[in-house]
Amino acid sequence: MASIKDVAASAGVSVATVSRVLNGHPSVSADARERVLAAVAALGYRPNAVARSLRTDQTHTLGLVISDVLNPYFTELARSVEEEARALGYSVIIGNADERPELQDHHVRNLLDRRIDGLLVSPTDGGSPLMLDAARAGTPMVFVDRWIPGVDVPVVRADGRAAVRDLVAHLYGLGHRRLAIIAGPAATTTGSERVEAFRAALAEYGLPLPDARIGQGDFQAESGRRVTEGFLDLPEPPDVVFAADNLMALGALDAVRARGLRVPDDIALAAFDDIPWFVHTDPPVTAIAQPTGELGRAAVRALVDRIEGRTPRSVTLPARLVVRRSCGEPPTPSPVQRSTT
Amino acid sequence: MASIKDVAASAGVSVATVSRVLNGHPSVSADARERVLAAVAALGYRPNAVARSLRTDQTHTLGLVISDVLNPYFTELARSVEEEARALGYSVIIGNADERPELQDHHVRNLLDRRIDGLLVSPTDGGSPLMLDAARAGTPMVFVDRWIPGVDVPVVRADGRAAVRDLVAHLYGLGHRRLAIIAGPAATTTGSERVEAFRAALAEYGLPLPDARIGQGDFQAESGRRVTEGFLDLPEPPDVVFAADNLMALGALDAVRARGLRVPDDIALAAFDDIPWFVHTDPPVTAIAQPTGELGRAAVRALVDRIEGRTPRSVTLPARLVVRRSCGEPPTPSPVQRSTT
DNA sequence: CTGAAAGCGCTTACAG
DNA sequence: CTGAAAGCGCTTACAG
Repeated sequence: MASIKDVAASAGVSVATVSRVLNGHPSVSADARERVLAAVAALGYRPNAVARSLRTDQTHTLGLVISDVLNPYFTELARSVEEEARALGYSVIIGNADERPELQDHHVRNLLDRRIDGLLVSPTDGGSPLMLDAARAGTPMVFVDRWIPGVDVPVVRADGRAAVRDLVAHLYGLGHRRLAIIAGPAATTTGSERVEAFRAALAEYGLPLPDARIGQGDFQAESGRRVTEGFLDLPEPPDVVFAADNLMALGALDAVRARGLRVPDDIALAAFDDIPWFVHTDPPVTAIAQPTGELGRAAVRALVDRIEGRTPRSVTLPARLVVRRSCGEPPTPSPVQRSTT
Repeated sequence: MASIKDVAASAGVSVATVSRVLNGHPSVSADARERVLAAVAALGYRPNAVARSLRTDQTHTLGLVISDVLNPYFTELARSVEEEARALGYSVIIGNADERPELQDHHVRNLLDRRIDGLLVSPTDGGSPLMLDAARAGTPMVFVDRWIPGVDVPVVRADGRAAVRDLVAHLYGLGHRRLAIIAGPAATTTGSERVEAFRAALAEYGLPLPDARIGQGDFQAESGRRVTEGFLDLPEPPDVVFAADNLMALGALDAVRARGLRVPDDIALAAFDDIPWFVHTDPPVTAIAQPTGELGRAAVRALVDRIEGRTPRSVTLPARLVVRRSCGEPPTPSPVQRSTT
């Protein structure tokens, strides 16, 4: 592969001049510029980004560590992150932690070794020493979706409390009284916050949330299935299961179906995170929708602000309830927002 | 961030010695090794992968250019690619082309500039000059899923012909005679091959495939919706719509639902590519399943073979029909494979 | 076993 | 406007 030396030789100038025309530096004669450009074209020369990065100490690359690429929510987040990053002149390298802390650490280490300019992370756990050290050491970092309390890093996330309250109001209105939740790992903020929001909303209606109706999941489908089976085995099974993410809702659907039961007739279902497929499931699933694309873009902007020396801001955006048929009677026009998809 | 010089100074040895212990070179005294390791730990030193790459001319990185990350098929492919690559000591950088040739070129160029060791691509089109040049120039490359005829690059893909034949047999057995297909872009192999396989299978049953029943889609949901609306407007609408990928099937489902029609009673539906959600749609969708994980792993192995000087092999794996309820009466035990999910 | 030195491909003060 | 030179952080023959 041709190097800058080859271009310089072919154009009859020094490598410094080649570098200058490539970087749009003003002080180059029109003549030199022309010869360099001709040589570049003739040789099909492309600058070596590795060498450039070593020299400039910038990679123009962002690392994104997410908990699970197979989760459509994170896939969409990753896509919006890449789009915004590209618009701002950055590439992104995605690390998929698969909800496994050690894999998360693997990716963080790999990304750091590659000297990415900044790190976007949706932590799978409470934060490994590696990640905390990186944050302390001043690696530009932004948390997105999930975050780690007590770490001085901007957070871009959705606040689902109002939407959870709307959901509980909807469920209560439908006559449901025994509500259950499939929670995510307590070590994640989204794992604990959603349970707390649910508990607080139930309290407003004087409804209990006994431990037996809090199932411990791990944000993966299989755990949704397992927890739902447990609920179904209860002497008094719940009227409704609220899954803290879309994959656990999928698992819950599997479990209900495996028993030959029907949603919502035998048991109602709602999910945190809305995805296109929820419109087409049997029945369509009532869900809490996050402004996913906006979160991804805001997170990139915050990170790039930090990288380029501006002051990054934390951002919290509201989630909203999308009523479909999985909790009972078809939605009727009401203050509660309906699906338009 | 500490560099190798800092470690050398702190350990009282030369940078050469530090480099040797870091790379497991045998000729280092136990004493030196110990002092270096201690210094590394004390300083929290991590080798700069950028510098190492520049020097060794290897990045231990694979590029993966896929057509659409939001498509669960490609998401799963990307995941298996990353897993196998990691097992073999490589990282992967994903470029999402979004079915747009110019975006595909952007990513190929970016990846090449970063001097990735090899490129895995599922081309969105017939191949831009950039990609063809890279292949000709000897960039280690492997096509996965889709490929470009006439280019000397190994191909790892699924052969869906037998499964399409099984599908048509299934449809014919159910009494369907007017079959239609939503095709992908003719510029992609999967776009044209699936139509050809469908046409050939219909021919075996003496069924026609008039142009009016070949809708031109682009593998995205919106095109599936549009094409299906066209089919529904036909004087004689088809009995069955076969979508050449899962997203267009989603669009078709939308279109059918928007008309107040029902699947399979009013019109049957089948899709190429099986995804977990198809078990839960209303009705569950009959689909052709590719061995996605195996394809991703085989593609990585072929590419790494090529990179490391071994001879890569093309691989073709069979796809299989998974019968569900979207084409009519529930499946009964038969030679045709049933879903076990 | 160990170190001095060259060199990977760039960029950028510095001098002219 | 231009070039020679230093240097980014490594690795690796080469010599000892």
